[in-house]
Amino acid sequence: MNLAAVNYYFGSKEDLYKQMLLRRVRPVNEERLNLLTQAEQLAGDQPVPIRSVLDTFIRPLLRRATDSALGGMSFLRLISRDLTDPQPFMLDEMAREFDPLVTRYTHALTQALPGTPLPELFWRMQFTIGAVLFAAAHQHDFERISHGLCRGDDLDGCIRRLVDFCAAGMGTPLSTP
Amino acid sequence: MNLAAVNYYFGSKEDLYKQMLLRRVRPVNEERLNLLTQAEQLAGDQPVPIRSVLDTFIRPLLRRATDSALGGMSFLRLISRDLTDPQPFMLDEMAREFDPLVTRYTHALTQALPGTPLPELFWRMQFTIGAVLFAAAHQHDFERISHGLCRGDDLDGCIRRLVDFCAAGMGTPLSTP
DNA sequence: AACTGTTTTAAACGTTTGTTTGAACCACTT
DNA sequence: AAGTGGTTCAAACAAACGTTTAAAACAGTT
Repeated sequence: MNLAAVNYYFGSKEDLYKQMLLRRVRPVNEERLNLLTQAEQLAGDQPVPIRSVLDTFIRPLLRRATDSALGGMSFLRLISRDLTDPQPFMLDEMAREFDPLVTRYTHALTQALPGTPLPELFWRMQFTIGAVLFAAAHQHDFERISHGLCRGDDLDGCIRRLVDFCAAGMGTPLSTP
Repeated sequence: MNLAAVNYYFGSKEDLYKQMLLRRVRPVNEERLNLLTQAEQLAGDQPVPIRSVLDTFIRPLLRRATDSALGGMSFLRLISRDLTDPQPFMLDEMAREFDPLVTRYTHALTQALPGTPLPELFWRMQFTIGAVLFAAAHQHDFERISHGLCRGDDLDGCIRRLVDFCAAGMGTPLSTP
């Protein structure tokens, strides 16, 4: 295709990249917040179980792996990379985009795991994000990485295992330093 | 500095990159295997506790953050990025470099967590690596990310928390799909 | 001091990359 | 049918990049 059209529409390559990535990320985060809202309604006045909280966070991203209309694996690899090692010009916009998530999930996590200090929840959520992004980026060639031991196309299995793993990590009692 | 010298020494930019990264990574993995060997000797005929296994894996990488002679944060960001979204020409060499780790840690993990199926251990180790790499890449600006809630320079705290988190995740009982 | 092989340097080369330009094109109005 | 605003296209542009070259500088040997 013609590259001049890109500049006509987006002004610059950076802007194209920014808009493309945000267009992909926004629906993920909307879906997350919707699922979280649903889970909260389902739980009534009880806290949402930690596994459910994590599921609302993980599923909307991971399910993109098999949906090429929503970007498929290229999107997962790209967003993983951009959050792991962000391009300077993306920092602000990404922070803005993820800000609502921080608020909502902070609330949900403090409810689900009462007694855990807030900084500890932040640390652990950081680890969760890392595990999720890495799994997302390698969803497809995990079969190769594991020398054929693990199936690379088992999306539901991957999500379930991620939820198990992160829920256990989030909920583990504080260790004495 | 003069760019021609780079080509004189390394032949190409790709080769420079490859050699530079391997030069940094090799000592990390050596250190990991040494620490693992030590831990195994300390444990005698008992399995090495899972927390110790993870510590030998995590510490050698994370401690680079504060050691600029070993690459410091630039190295952590780079290796995180390259393992999250690898450049095609690095795949083979990296696989070769990490192969001994796979063998040794597979053994240590099956000993530490008897009864857990091998594929499950692979999945969980994948999540662990993700959590570690993401934490490594953001070691420094975590203070900003957490809006000042978490200290960004608390290396030992970070390692301890990572070990806690991943040990809990690795050890969690299998859930029924 | 001349000779050897290696390393460094500045300059040049050919690509690639991101962007701009001006003409052609299209859909739509008057 | 001419005119208008917006869109596409090929071509040109400048800057950046990776590499090569040939000459200069250097260290060590004879």
